[in-house]
Amino acid sequence: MSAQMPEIPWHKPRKAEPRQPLSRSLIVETAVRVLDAEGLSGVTMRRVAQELGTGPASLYAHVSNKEELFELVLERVVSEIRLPPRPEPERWKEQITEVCFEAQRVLTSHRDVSLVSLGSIPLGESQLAITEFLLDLLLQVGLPPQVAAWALDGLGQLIDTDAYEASVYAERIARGTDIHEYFGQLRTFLLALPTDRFPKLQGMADTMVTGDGDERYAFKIEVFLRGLESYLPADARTRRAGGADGGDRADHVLRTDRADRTVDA
Amino acid sequence: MSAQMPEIPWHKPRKAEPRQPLSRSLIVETAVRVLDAEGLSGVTMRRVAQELGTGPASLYAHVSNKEELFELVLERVVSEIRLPPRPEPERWKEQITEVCFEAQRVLTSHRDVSLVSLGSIPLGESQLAITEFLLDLLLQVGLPPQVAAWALDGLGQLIDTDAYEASVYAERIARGTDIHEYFGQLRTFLLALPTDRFPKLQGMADTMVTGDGDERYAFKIEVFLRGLESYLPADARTRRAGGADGGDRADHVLRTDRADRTVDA
DNA sequence: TCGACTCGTAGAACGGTGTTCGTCCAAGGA
DNA sequence: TCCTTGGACGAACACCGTTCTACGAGTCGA
Repeated sequence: MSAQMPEIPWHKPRKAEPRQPLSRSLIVETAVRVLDAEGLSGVTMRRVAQELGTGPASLYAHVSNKEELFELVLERVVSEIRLPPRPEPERWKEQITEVCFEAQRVLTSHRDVSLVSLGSIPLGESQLAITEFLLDLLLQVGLPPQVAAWALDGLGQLIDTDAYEASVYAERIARGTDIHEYFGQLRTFLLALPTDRFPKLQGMADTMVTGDGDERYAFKIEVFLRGLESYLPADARTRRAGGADGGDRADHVLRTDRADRTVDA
Repeated sequence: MSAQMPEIPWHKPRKAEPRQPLSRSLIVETAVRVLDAEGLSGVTMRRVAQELGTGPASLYAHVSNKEELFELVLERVVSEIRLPPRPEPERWKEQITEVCFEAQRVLTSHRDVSLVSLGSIPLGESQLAITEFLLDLLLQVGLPPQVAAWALDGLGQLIDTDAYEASVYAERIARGTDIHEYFGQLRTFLLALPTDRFPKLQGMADTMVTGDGDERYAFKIEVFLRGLESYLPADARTRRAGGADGGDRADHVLRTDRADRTVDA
């Protein structure tokens, strides 16, 4: 590539910038930029077109729909998710947890893009790669194929839903709502409930508002994985004693819970 | 109440019908009617107002937002969910499964209303009643309070997400897409994947598309409940042998899976 | 070299959306 | 009786996704 020649001064082009031509990927890239800046609801055909210095009609030559554009944006985002080099069945629960948190990290770093994936079957290349990885791992662990297949459904839902929920909270925080104050209000609300109709909810107000998003996410993953574990054929269940594998983010629950136990008496 | 007097013929009111006055509940009721007829995206302020024979501005005296209207609609819908008369801890898993299916039945009977509940904390009266019931049940079973509290989160997400997913499929069917053909295409797509990059997915195409929404839903619930079960303190674990309790919709998995096992070799 | 023909580019417009403003009017309290 | 108040509502604002249509530049065959 040679150095760029300067423009001949008096030969000014009709349009100020001889913009690079539109293309699917350029449009998607721009849409992601808008997404990051203004959230999913800010990604409109007009807004993206404006960012490209043109009108909304121009986009329709490369993208048939806003829906299709969203799918492309989702796929672009999902492609940022990094998978472990290979499945390690001997620590499958930790590895799945890692993938879930990596997915959430990437998804929530692009505002509420997870809303797109909630209703759609993940058929993009990167999405399939993640599915393939998890499926491979689950099969190597020894889960029955039908269990593994259906488990993917559940894991996908878990990831998407939690990412979306997290993004809703993030949005709230970004709009100025202090998260502590918010949970405080929630706690006050629960405490103010009529005791006769909502005894447990009222009594457990503190327990209900305990734990941030990550803790709750880790807990849900752990519950799901323990449930999956119960589908392992007897000969595939290795004998690592249950609580000894460290690094479990939600394990402290079993240690702290006895303290709260009183509210329930 | 006396009989209605006839209108004086020449004293015709300016407006043809002396409509009953607007009110929050009338607006919500109308919105639900529109929802059932045209789906959530059909519920617009203009459409609801038109149904009431007025303009959109009139609604804002009773409802501050479209968002608030949606919340009210959701609460109205959720109030249709019928709970069992009382928690029965000795069959807690069956009872929770029943509640989940009842919730899904009601939610999906109102199109894609579940989309509303995905991002919002359930603070409506009926929603709280369900939460209270489940919380009570989980505590009676003997789950640690913190586990029970967080489990509610997971169950709520499971219900909402699956209801939304089911409604997306229902919408597709209503728009003419044959569901068998759709799954057939999905299977073909999976079979056409490059073997080197997606060996498991391609090999398990049939297993992946096995099972309708209800089966998969039942499976996910069962997995979650088995996971919860593992948090039971030893003294709360009753000794009913694991597989003997009938009526479990997803149990056949453990019997059929061996057949599909071959694809995985 | 020239003409025809394609195809990406866009301006304008259509029919929608949520929400606000200002006006009007009827019911209720003083 | 007057005055206040609050609901009703037409009009308008600023958007939205999408389509129609004209235009213009590039390419390809003759």
